[in-house]
Amino acid sequence: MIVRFGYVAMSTIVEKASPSRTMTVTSFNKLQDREAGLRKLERLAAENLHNSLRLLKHNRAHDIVVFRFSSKLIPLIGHESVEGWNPMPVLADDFKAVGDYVKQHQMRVSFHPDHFTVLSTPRESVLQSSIGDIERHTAMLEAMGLNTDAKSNIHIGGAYGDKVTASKRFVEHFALLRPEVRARLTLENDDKTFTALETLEVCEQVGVPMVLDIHHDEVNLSEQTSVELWPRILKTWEQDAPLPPKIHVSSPKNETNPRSHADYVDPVGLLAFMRGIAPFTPHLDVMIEAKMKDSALIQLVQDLINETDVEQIDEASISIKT
DNA sequence: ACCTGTCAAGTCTGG
DNA sequence: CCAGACTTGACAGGT
Repeated sequence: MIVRFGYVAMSTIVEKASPSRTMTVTSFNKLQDREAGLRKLERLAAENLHNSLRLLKHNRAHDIVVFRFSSKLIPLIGHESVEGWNPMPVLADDFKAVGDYVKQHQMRVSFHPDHFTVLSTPRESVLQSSIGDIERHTAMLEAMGLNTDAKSNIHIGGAYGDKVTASKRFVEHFALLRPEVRARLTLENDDKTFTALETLEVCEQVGVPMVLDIHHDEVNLSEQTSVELWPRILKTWEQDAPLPPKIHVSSPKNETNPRSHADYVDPVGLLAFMRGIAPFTPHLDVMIEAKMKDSALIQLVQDLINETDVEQIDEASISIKT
């Protein structure tokens, strides 16, 4: 099994390269000249895109081809204070430059709209802002000129006291999305509410790939283990072949905060999972969610190649012998 | 240069 | 009905 590793949004190695510079709503609203404020937001967005491209170049130097963009590339977008503002035309060249680099080096990129995007909600206003958020993430991937291999990953959402009803509502609301938007979504099990099995069942119903988070799975257990579920999870990726299935990995910060992310990734649990699925999984992409970002990625690969059944391919990928 | 309180959004719990 | 926790990088305002 060939395994490629990626990390999220920002680097702990490259300095002064934040992809999520912003402005508070309070300071935006304090400005007497709204248009000047919008131009400032556009400059911040361009800077965030420029820094994202710098990170991709850094990734290339370290053989890292899997990467998640920050969901805060365009500051304040979606907030009522900037209603009517469309920065996409002025940012078109910057988005295209990022997308061109991704395509040139055959990278796999994604977004992860944050937890305010909740399709299981019973509230119409929350649904509308969630759909708007997903639409904007789709628009950014389209502005990069990327095909539907570039996806946004979301969670099912809240349970509202009744998970079965909530997941049914998710399925109904999912059907409201445009087909082009649906084709760019993946669903991930969360750490509190929807387990891997429950998420998988929704994935099968709506026909989207499932991103398995093995840390979430450990703190929010399914009736079956992640390795037992894996054949079904693999099936959800078949429609996107040859795009490899993707998982998330992180380690608990400590015993009192088992759900929080630690600085680095403990290789033990990940190794056990990978060995379990390697015999029937040719390719796997692993997104590392650790505080130390790309440093944690490099450290994890170093830790893994000490194992006798692991071979290093390059700085950010390995193969596991079966 | 460095420190600290605050910050758009949603959900859940507890009062 | 409302406040606080959750969680996290970055701002804003201060020294």
